[in-house]
Amino acid sequence: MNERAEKIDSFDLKILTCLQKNSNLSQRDLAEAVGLSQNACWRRLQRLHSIGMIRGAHSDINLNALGLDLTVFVMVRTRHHSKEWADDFRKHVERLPEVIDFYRIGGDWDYLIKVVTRGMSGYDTFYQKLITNFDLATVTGFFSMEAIINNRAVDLNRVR
Amino acid sequence: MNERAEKIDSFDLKILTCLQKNSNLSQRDLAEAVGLSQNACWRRLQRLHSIGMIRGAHSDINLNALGLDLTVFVMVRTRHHSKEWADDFRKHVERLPEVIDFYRIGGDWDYLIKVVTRGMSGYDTFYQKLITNFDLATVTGFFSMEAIINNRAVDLNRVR
DNA sequence: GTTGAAACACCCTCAAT
DNA sequence: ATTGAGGGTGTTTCAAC
Repeated sequence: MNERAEKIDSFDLKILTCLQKNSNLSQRDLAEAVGLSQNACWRRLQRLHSIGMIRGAHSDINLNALGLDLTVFVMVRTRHHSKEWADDFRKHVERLPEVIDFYRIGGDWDYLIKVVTRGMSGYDTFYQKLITNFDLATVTGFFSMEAIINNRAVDLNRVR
Repeated sequence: MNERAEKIDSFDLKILTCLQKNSNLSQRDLAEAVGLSQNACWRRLQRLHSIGMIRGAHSDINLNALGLDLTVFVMVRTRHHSKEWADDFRKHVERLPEVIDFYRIGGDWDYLIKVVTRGMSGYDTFYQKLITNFDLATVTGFFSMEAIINNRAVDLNRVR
């Protein structure tokens, strides 16, 4: 998993790009999509797994249809900047099931949390839990009106 | 895809939660994980696909190992609020390959864009493209110092 | 890198309960 | 809902090029 960066050529990048878009591709379709024989493609795939370049695969669930219809980006500014406080806060946030993303960021704010809840009441539930026992300087929620792009696959051959 | 909400029981939620974490589970392992026979589990899975509850599956690629090592959350405040301008801006942003997420948000800002680039120079390339031909009131980047949680699977039985 | 073949595992269906 | 069994498909390995 943590070995050095290995040599990745453009065939590998094509494989990775394809699987990012659709991890359910069969070996046959994947090989055809990248322009390799099934055998060669399979060997590359094993290697990409073994060096940790492919970490796993996740189904994309329609959370909206389950009533999880509100996405909020929560910016947090803390009052404390000790290692201990930061560790405690991190554990606290990790325990909240509404949390999808959790980044420590630079600039004006300290943390960015993406949460998905059942409407505004679900968000308030989250908010109350978030501020319980933690002295936060500022908490601001930016409510998603519309997800235009969500978790788009990176075209690795283009961004390189 | 757009049909009415269907009845989803706790077995379905378990299936969805499992596949969110790991879409590569075999039918056998999935059935065992949710506590159903392979047959029953398979039929539910077909149904969940057919009603659009499962939209697809995506491999999780180690972008960092490919040199895509900088994540930035870009907040944008626009100067124009016409439908035409918004449509143009949307098309513009969708064409930028660095964009992973793109939300229209409420509150102080208009848009939140998550971008992944090769270091700061890659971000500057993105920034220059973003502001070309578009008159934006404010653009602020919040740079990720650390991704603590990234695209975590929702425990659907808990959040319900 | 390629093709082709064989062994195996898995998926899907069906029948019976 | 369950088990069990069969046929077909896909994956994985191997040999030869």
